[in-house]
Amino acid sequence: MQENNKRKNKVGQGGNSLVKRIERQLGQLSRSEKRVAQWIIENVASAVDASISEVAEATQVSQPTVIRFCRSMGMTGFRDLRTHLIAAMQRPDNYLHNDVAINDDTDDAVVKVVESSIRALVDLRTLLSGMPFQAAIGKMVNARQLIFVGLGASGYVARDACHKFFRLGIPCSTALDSQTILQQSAIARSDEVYVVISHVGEWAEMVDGMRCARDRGATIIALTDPVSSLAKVATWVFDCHPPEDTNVFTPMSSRLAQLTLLDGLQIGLALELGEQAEENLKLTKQALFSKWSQDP
Amino acid sequence: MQENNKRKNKVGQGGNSLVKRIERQLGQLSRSEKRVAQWIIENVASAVDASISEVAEATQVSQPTVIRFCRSMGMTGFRDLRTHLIAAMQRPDNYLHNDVAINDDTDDAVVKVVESSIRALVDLRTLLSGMPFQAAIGKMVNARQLIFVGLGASGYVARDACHKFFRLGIPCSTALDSQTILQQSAIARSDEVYVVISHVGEWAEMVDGMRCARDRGATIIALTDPVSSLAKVATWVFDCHPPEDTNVFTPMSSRLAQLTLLDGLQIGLALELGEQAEENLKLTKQALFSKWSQDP
DNA sequence: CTCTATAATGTAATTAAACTACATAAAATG
DNA sequence: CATTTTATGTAGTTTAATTACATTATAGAG
Repeated sequence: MQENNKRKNKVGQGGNSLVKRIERQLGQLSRSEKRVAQWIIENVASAVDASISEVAEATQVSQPTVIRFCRSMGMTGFRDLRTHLIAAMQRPDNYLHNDVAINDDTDDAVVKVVESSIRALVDLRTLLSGMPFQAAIGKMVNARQLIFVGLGASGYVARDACHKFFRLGIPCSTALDSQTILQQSAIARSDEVYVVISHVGEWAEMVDGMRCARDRGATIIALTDPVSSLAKVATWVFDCHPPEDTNVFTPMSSRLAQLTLLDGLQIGLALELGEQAEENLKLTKQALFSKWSQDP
Repeated sequence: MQENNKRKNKVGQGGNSLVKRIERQLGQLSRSEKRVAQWIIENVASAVDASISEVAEATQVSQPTVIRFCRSMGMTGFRDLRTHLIAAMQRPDNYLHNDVAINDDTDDAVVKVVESSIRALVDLRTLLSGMPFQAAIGKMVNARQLIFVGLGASGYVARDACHKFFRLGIPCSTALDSQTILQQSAIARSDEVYVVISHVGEWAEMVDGMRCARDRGATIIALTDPVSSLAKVATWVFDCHPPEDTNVFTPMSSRLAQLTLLDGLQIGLALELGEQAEENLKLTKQALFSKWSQDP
């Protein structure tokens, strides 16, 4: 007999997540319930959106069995289970990476994309401690100009970064093609900082340009693969190794890591610059905000 | 049952994001809906467990009004609201993100930035189920052209998206300033799809342009605040509400959510298009790859 | 290897929740 | 004051969750 005397367990307690709890109890479950448990663990993401009938369908068991599973897990019913699953999904460590497959349906694919992005950032967080933020920011503080460099898709990251940093009140520019990069670096100065974004770090012109700039005394901050030629030329390297995936359907989550890294650099720089940067940030924010918050 | 021991969270006060969002919207709501909003704000904890009839009873309004309130908040329905309430309740508890403070040291600040980015994507994950991916992709499949629209910082997101989608072999273009947007939409066709990125969704020229395009039969897919003017004009809305924080040091993590969402759309579209898109993706990948993997 | 007891599961009916369509009342507009 | 628009409620429909009960499988005793 289970003593489910209407006890509603509150969300948010119980340090370890529901997913882990299910895993732990797997042994005690009957065959059908185990099927449900397994499916939920492997599809936490879809499970939170599913109705009882969908779960029953997916696991090939009857609806009451799904409810029985909920009760076995100590929940009052399916609704309660869903509540706890949603809560569990708020912990990023419950996400795992799954490749998108050619026969995935749209919703599954989208969930996988989002989850792999989350993974990319969670991975980034663990790498953070080894990254030379202090050093890079130290150079930026005194820079006459920041030049953001990126080719192809990385060019968009460079542009985005340029847009972010200029709001601190620092002169910022971009170099987004080989010609511009070569010309820009040919006149590099020792008080300039280049922020170079490149997954692979092997484009000859870019590496040449950066070597030239480096030789002229400029600081090169590279967001790239640490084993690349670009990394060898750079003053400071932030490890943004390219994903080793072969799946065409994998999105470039690594650019999210780059963007976030650059966010970190920008915020760090803002703090270092102090009041003046804060003021500039405020002003640029207001410039937009006042536009549509004043007149109704 | 101990409500919430140890932690410093005060659920029910403005600790959680959805509550803040409701508060922000209070003005736009009708009298009855406002009653619902008020009650939820004051009883978040009971609200997560409540059924529609209980809410209706407690606030002395009819059940449809409760649903209407959910819709006004940009949710698909009551179930969706509950999902978000549960998720939002988790926010202050675990994975807590403190805003970057003026006296933070660099490393702390960077960690906070990364965590807030993760947070943004986890939030996105929660929102996913209510988003019209199927519908949007359905329109895109048959589109003659995709036009990505964004002003300011959102322009970079639009550019990035354009770069992603064109690799599927679909004609893609961008409209990144008011003039271009107005001109482009003036010649909009019913077989064109506009993908519009805007946090606030209130820039007059953009909204006007999109209304015009809509009137001419084009499909408008908007990544914006669901309560915005832009959302009202759009054919399909993907909820990308702006962050409700006022801290100048907070980076725009929400653009990561937009980028990821667009990744999802692109992958979804690729799957829908099938072999041909897959082939195009492969070819564009190889075009870059062969460059530095052939000659050493 | 049967028979019985018990556990596991499913079927079908029941209840309750969420939502829709339409009607009416209130407010705003000309 | 008529007319349109907006807000709200009533009643019905659909879907989800749950219960009661029937059936099947499994294990142990003879």
